[in-house]
Amino acid sequence: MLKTHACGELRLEHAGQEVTLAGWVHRRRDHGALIFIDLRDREGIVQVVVDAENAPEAHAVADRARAEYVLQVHGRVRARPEGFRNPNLPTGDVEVVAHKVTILNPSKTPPFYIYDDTPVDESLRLKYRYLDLRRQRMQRNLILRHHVVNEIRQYLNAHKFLEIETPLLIKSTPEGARDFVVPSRLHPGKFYALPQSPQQLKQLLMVAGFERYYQIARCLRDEDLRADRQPEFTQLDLEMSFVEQEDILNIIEGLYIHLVEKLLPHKRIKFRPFPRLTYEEAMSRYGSDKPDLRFGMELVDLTDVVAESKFRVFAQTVSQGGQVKGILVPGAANYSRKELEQLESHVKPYGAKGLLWMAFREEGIRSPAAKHLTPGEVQAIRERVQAQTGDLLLIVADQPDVVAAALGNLRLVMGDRLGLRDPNELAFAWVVEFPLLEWDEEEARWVAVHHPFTSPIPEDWALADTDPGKMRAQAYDSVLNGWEVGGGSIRIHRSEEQAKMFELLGITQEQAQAQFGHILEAFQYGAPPHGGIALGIDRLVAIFADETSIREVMAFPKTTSAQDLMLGAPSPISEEQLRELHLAIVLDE
RNA sequence: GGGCCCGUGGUGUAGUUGGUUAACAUACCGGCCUGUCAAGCCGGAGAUCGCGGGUUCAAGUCCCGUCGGGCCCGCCA
Repeated sequence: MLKTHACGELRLEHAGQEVTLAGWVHRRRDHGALIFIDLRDREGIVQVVVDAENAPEAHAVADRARAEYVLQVHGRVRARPEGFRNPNLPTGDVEVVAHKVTILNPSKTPPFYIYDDTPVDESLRLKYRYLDLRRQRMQRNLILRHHVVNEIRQYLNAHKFLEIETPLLIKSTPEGARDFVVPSRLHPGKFYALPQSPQQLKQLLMVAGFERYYQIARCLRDEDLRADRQPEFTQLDLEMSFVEQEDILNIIEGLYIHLVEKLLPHKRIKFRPFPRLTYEEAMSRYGSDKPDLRFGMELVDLTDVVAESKFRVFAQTVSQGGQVKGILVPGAANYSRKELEQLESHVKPYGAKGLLWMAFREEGIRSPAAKHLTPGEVQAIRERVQAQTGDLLLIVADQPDVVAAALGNLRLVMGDRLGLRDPNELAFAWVVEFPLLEWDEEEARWVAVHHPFTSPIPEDWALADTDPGKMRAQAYDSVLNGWEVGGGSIRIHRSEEQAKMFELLGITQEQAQAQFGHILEAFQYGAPPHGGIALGIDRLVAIFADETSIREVMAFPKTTSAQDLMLGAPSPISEEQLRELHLAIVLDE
């Protein structure tokens, strides 16, 4: 080894020891005959002192060193004199007096600062990702990620799970996200698909009798990107046999608690046990199937209160089967007209035609709707939302899905604005009883809300022929601070039920055979009852690391246009490669 | 497919209603300096304002297009 100690590990107890260090020049302070170098490695930073009088050769080398040079330093650890200690540095009680300094490798001046985390244009960070990763923020995040994955393995191994790998080159299926596809050289005109998740394979592992499986699995989906969505991402994928929904939720709840207790002592779990909301409840109370439960400000239904109102906005909405709902923002009654108008921009993208407000001020109630409402209606609204003087009511009147999306989003914006979303609070929750199916207007057929292997709640099979939209799934989402961090279900394990499901989805027997024949057949050989879940590791770690984008917890993420700015991917391939793969490029006009 | 925001020395920013040599901090280079830890002091070099076109006597500033980055809608079983 080129080093005997890590820079960051040196403490008073090492005083007097001869050490060899190796690392990067973090900062350098040149006093002429005396040079201080903050030497950095993975474990941290320690101050190296090079003195021209006692170590002239070392001093000459240190004089040439610049930021990010790679140095090896031989020296003696010394307790810093009283008054020269640095309380801001874990190693600040000591320093290393160098007697020999070697430049292992020089460095060009980096394109941005390594030594602090001040913001830098993200495209530049991504182009020089290997330098960005040297910075404290990314080091901290990727180290945390390692520990999270490690603790997941520890926990699941202790609970008798087996880690089993599944292939990346699999078969394209029509349901779900757009597949990434890999051309086959040996089979002209045929393609593999990269997995959107190992869903079918893990179910087949259950048929195979492994009973408890997990995998830290890479998943790939060719869809547009977001702060919380990358074309490739990592899931903790897990499946269990002979279980019911309750068993899965309990295992995962235990896993989350394990992770937080082991790794996040500064964070608090808000609710234990985790609350469970039905999908319907989540949508009506929070306008979201992934509610942030760190704060209240719930949606309040005013539809019945204003049903008889002469106010056109309300009357029209109600007569068209719409809803009138609001959120009460405490202490916001003094918002200016301009501020209130700006809030509209948070509901418009979701299709809301406008945002009504009602401010309960000292001097009375202010609202653009006031002159259209009777005093009795205003009073009834006030009572329904239990407004105090100083509160602001924000109202959306529209179709239920628009009201939910608009107010659900506005609630988060107001929660942020009032500082109600404490990053040190973890509000884990379960959302259960998702609908099984949802009507797709474009395709004019029912599609699976979760996926086509999800089992309905048994008694809801009765609705299959009469009202499939009402069927509830044995599906559950894991929700944390307003993010969906996981989802799973109890699966169908009987081939006749699976066939029935395909029928509901408008998939013919021939199609089902062609696309899912392997799983239908497998289910005829004693498939055990089973179910599972997948957790988004990137999202989970992002929340744990107080980041708002999963790019900050991935080593080499892609831009929102799905490019890798460091590698320059995607890129063209050679004529030769195309020929081998039997491919021809046809560009759009 | 659509909406919004951003692009000025290496980096981060400023740049009024369009008006002379584009400012500041930091980094970089040189000099001085033995106790700094955001070291300090002195000096220097460095941007034609993402790119293209247009309006104008005059464009970093206004308009159109385009490229790149970000946020969102659609999409994401």
